[in-house]
Amino acid sequence: MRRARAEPEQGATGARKSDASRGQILSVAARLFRDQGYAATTLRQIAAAADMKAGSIYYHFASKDELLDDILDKGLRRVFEAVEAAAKLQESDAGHRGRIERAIEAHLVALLEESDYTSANIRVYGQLPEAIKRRHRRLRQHYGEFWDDLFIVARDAGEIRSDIKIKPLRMFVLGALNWTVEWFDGDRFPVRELAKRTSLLIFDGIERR
Amino acid sequence: MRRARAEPEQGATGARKSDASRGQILSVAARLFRDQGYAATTLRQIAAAADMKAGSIYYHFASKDELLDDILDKGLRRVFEAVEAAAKLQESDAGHRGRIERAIEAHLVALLEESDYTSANIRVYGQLPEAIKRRHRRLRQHYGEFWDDLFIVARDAGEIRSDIKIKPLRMFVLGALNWTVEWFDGDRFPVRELAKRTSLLIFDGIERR
Amino acid sequence: MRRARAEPEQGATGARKSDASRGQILSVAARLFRDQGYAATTLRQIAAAADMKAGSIYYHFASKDELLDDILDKGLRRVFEAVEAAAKLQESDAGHRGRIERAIEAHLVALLEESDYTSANIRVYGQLPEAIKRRHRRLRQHYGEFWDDLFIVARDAGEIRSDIKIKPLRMFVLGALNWTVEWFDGDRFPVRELAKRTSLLIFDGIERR
Amino acid sequence: MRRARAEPEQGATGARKSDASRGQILSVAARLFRDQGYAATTLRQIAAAADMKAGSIYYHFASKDELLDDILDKGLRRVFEAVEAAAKLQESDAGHRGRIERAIEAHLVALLEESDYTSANIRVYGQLPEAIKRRHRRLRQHYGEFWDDLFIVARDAGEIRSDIKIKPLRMFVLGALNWTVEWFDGDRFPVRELAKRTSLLIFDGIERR
DNA sequence: GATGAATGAGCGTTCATTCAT
DNA sequence: GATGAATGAACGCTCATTCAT
Repeated sequence: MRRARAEPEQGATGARKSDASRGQILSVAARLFRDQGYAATTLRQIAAAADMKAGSIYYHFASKDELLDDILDKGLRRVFEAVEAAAKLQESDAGHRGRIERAIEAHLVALLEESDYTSANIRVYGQLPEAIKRRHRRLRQHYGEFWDDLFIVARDAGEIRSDIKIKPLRMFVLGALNWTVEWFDGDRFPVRELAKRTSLLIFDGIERR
Repeated sequence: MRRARAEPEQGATGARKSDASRGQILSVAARLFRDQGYAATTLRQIAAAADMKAGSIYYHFASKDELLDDILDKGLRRVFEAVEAAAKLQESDAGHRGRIERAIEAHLVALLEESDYTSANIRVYGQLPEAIKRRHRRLRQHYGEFWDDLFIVARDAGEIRSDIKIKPLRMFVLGALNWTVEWFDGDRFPVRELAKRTSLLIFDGIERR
Repeated sequence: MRRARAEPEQGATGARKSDASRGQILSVAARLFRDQGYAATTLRQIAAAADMKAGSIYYHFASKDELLDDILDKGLRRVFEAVEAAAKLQESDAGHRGRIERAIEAHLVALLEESDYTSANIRVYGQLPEAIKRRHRRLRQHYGEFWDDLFIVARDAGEIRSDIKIKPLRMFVLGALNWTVEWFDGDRFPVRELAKRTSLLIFDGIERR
Repeated sequence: MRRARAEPEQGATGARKSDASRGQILSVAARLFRDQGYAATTLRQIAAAADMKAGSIYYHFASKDELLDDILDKGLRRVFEAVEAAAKLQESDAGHRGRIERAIEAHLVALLEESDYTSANIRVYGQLPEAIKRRHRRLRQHYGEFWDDLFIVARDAGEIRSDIKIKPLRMFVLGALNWTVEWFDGDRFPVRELAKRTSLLIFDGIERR
């Protein structure tokens, strides 16, 4: 049931004609899945948004499921890479709090600004049938563990509180971040602004001090 | 994956026969909507879970939409009432932080323990078609404003930070709470425990102090 | 499949309680069948019009089919009896034309004024499934033959033209009469007036003389 | 019970592939609507008769209603055009009676021989829900007025009787014609034969002279 | 006599998918 | 690469019918 699309031999340039269409389909599908959910989105809607007919999608993807798989995968990989990169940069400066703040910003930027795949993933994953979820569980787990490491290291360095277990801590932080996708409107103020404020709340709490 | 609590509420007074079926349907439908989403849940699934046939649902509800409407409404009303009640109790003691902590606990208890309607509402609302959302927008807004008031009063009393705007603040808090529905497993530790920890993080932040 | 309703023993008065309901149902059903057709009319519509619930109809009739059968039967019997009676009266006076004119009037009065059963029959019969039609074919044939006799006698007496075959002649006349049910509005002018005019056209034709 | 003529019309010019299917569907649907009525005819019956599956109909028509609309429209347009053409031909010769006789023949030929759409229209229209009827009322009215004009001109020329109002006159004539669809069997004798006899009865009446 | 509640079959319709062109 | 046309399965929903009360 998993795809084994035979990637046709391709020239040295790496640019096949179909790549454009394929990307186009993925892109509009991600947006539609995110906005309406997977089940509520029809291939005809996707095709229309990609300016083609439903049947044509099957030249690029074996099934609606495969489309979803690609989107989920792309979506998670993108935040993951962005967050990893952000956490790697100048590890020293500003200490662990700075590192986590950069990770928070990277996560939010990917989620709210850069990648419809990421927002589709975050919004859609929870209600998917078990069979589909299973295929993406490992990668999700890795991503979670990456954050866990961020927190563990920071806790071991004494920068964040040690009286709460790591997993709930990560869930709390990622939850606060992920929920923004439900309401944040980029037209009102910039994502980086939101990131700064959110970091502040996460680290310092809402209580006046 | 979730508890299957039998609907308790129903006064001893005028209990008609069909009310049981109606309640059954609402109850299993809420669970299914929450777990799979609205579009992915079929009336045949609902009927099967309620131990009847699909057509029978129409004796109690005019359409799938009406079922959803009832569930969304019930779900929001229940948290709302619970949170309102919690915030009203002993307004004085423990100050505004205590009041908000009780509200947080009430919200989490409703969401994760007491009402499948509430969790269905929270999880399903975002991806619903505009036409349906519109019908529930006002009540949602009221609920949001209730939380806003909680924060405004606390801020005016100097108990919570004043350097962040109220709406994003509320979004942050409710986001952190609502996201728990995506992962919290009541079998592992009690909701009230989670509530305490979450309150701690929200008020004091994750930073060691 | 044909009904064998066990008529319960009844008192000497002949008025059972159920007769009222039964009549009520038949009456509103006839009207609905006529206006919307048999297939398009639901038992719930009939029940509502008779001020009861759908299930109650089954106390009086074994099925929707039986209801229809009763209506079709009643409808044809009523015109038949009316036309027979009209043709019998003062056979002598006014000759055969007068006799046929009285039959025409009787047919139209039954169809347009007196019997919803008759109009239901006329309007609905043609599109019924063969199985139902079969059950009423004999009576219809008798009615047709009665008219045939009217024409034969008149033709033999030299009062109507002999250069056209009897069956098409009857079809022409009954067709002209029956079609009135598609448009005649009793509020505009009286049925007897229509009958007179129609007789005139049928006998004398539309050509000026 | 009826001929199953294959739709002939389609210019040699731009014949697309799907037009055949579309025509097939329309054609068999018209026949079924006419024979069983609109409500009693299922899309599965239509599909089976058109040698396809029910869902396929939706590639060509948006709904059962749209199918019906097309058929009603086509049906009336065809008689209308045929009758108009017939009445136009050699206006002079044979006077107004001849003109009307040609119109009668054209109406009967369309109804009984040429167009299943026309017979479907005539037979089905009366019991349709108001909402559907409304959409076709104007065209029907035009057709009625066309006949009215035929009669008015003939009456003004002194060829038909002036002692009856035009609308009832038209109703009488069209009624006599339309009812033939309920019984006429083309296998027994030709439509043109029927047309001649019917014209005779309409103009001269049944009375011997 | 009548009804509340349910059912089974089937309806109009949608949709992912297929495939010849 | 893409599409027109079709299909099979399933969906939301309706309806004649049943039956305990």
